[in-house]
Amino acid sequence: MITNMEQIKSQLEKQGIKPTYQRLRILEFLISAGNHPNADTIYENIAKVIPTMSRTTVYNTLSLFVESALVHGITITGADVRYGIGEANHHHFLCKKCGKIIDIEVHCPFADGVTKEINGHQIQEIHGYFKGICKDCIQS
Amino acid sequence: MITNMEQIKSQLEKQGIKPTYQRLRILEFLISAGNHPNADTIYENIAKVIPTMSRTTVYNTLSLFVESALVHGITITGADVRYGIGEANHHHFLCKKCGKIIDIEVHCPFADGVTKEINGHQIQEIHGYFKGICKDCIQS
DNA sequence: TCCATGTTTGTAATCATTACAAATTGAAAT
DNA sequence: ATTTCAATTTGTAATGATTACAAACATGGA
Ligand SMILES: [Mn+2]
Ligand SMILES: [Mn+2]
Ligand SMILES: [Zn+2]
Ligand SMILES: [Zn+2]
Repeated sequence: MITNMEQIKSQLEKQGIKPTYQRLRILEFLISAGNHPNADTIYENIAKVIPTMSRTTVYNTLSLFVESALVHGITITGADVRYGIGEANHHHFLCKKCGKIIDIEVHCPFADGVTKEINGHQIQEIHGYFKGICKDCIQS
Repeated sequence: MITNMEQIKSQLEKQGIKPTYQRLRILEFLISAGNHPNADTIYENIAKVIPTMSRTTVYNTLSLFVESALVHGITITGADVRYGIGEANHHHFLCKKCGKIIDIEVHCPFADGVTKEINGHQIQEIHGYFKGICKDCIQS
C-alpha cells in the first residue's frame, strides 16, 4: 500500500480532477492517516506544511472527492463527519477510547448487498458500524 | 400497541422519572409518531398543545429518556438526531424520499450480537441502517 | 499581454445543540 | 394556609461544525 505522489496525482487525473497542490496534500493525508480523520484534523495537519491553507478548501475538496467516490464520509460520532479512502462499501469500527475509526469487512446477506428489499422497502444503501475498544487500546 | 396516558405515566414512574405534563406529552408523541422524529418536530407538534413549551425542555427530556433507555437517538441523516422508542437493539431504514425512519429487524451473527470481537477489537455496540425508498413511497 | 475559467481564501451566515441563569412549579414541613 | 426548597421549565446566549459568498489568486490559451 505504498503510495507516492505520482500515484496520488494520477488518481485525481483519472477522475478528471485537476491535481492542485492542496488537493494532492489532502488526498495524501487521508491515505496516510487511515483512521478516518475529520475536516478539522485534516486542516490542522496540512496547515503545517501549507500555512495559507483554508478550512473552506478542505471542505470543498472533500465534497469534490466524495462526489467522485474517491472518498467516503461517515457520521457515526454524532459530532462531525469522518472521511476515509474509497467507496463506502465496507463497515466501520469506532474506538470509544482513542476515537480512531477502522475499516471492517463483514459478511452477511445484508452487508454483502444480496438483499435488495426488506419489508417492502427498496434498499439502496447499507451502512453498518461497531463501537467498542480497539485492539491497540485494549492493552493499556 | 394501544397506549393510553396511564400506561405512559407508569412507564416514566417505573424509571423513577417524575411524570410531568411536558414529559408525558413528549413520550406520547414519540410513541404515536413512530417514524423517529427529530427534536424540532417534537417541539413544533407539542407547542401546539402546550404553547409555553420550550425547545430546551425537549432536549433535556430527550436526554433524560435516552439515559434511562426509554428512548434511543440515531444519527443517520447527517443533519440531526432522530428519536425512537425503546432501546436501540434493532436496525433502521431511512426513506430518502419522505425522510421517515422505520425500525427493522435483521438476523445475522453481527446484528444479533453473537459476535463480541472482530479483528481483535472489542465490540460493545452494533449499529446498522439502510437507506432507500420506503414501501409507501414506491407506489406514487 | 489580456482574458476567461477554475481554484483558493477569509469572513460571515446557518443551524442543531448546549450552557446558563432566572422564573415557575409542586410537594413537604411548619 | 404559608413557607421552603429542590426539581423542572423557560428564554436567551454561546458553541461548533458546516455552508454561503465574494474577493483574491493562479493558469493556460488567444
Ligand atoms: Mn472507511
Ligand atoms: Mn428505532
Ligand atoms: Zn482505540
Ligand atoms: Zn418514504
